[in-house]
Amino acid sequence: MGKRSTRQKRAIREVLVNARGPLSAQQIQRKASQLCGTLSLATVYRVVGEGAESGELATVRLEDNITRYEDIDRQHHHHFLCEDCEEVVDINLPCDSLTYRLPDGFAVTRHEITLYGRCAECG
Amino acid sequence: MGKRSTRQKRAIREVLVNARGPLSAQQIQRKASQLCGTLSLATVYRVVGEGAESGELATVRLEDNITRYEDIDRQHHHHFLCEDCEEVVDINLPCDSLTYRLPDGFAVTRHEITLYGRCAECG
DNA sequence: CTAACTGCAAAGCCTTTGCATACCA
DNA sequence: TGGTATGCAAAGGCTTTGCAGTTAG
Repeated sequence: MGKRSTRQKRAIREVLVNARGPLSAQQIQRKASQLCGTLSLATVYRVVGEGAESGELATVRLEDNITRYEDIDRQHHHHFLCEDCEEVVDINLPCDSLTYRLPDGFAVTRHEITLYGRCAECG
Repeated sequence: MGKRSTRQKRAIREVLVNARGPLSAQQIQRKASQLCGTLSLATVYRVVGEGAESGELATVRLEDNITRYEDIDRQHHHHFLCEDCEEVVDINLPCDSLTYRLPDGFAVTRHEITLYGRCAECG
């Protein structure tokens, strides 16, 4: 995530490592600025952009058109989006049973499974 | 999809009914304007917006941050996004075997499965 | 010291909206 | 004719970028 270690980068990393699911740039800014003082949205975007390019972070885009970012260093998992509070949490589900029939010539490199519903807090 | 039948609406509907997968507003504009002459992007957004609200159309958002729209009148299916040409096609795959373990209190209303890879044309 | 990093503000996409005009019924 | 629909252009929200000042090493 860049060459130098700064307050801002350390805070962003800290927030992402401890998240229970992928976070939006705004969420990252709010949480990380509590740890490091000033932190602009532009910096958040630059840092997560680098992280995504270098493969340290994954970008997650669900149906609400907000880009979220998460630490790549966790096992394969999927996402649950609460349609009430818009929080996303990681879900472990077995997907090896996921069989599909594709048109000829189609090759799959990866997949995403997303569940939509209501989380515990929103009842 | 609104109260009056117009050239533009008929063209948009025609394009969506014949699509092999969800289409972006720009794709809809390009294809539909070949059928009906002038057609502004604003009109496309308004028409598909109404269609989505009334339940005639579904909106699909995958990882490339482009909103796509498709006719709701087809059986439950999933999507394949070609990472080369960015086309999306519908895929039928059995998802009844999709079992998951959620945290307590979480309720799922629907799910999305998206496959990423390369389509036949892009090899 | 100096290259990398940050914040601010401006600019870029996609999408939405206000308003005057066009057009279906 | 009257209200709906359209096109244009401006505005909005998220994201990116240029630039000048700041800072890690």
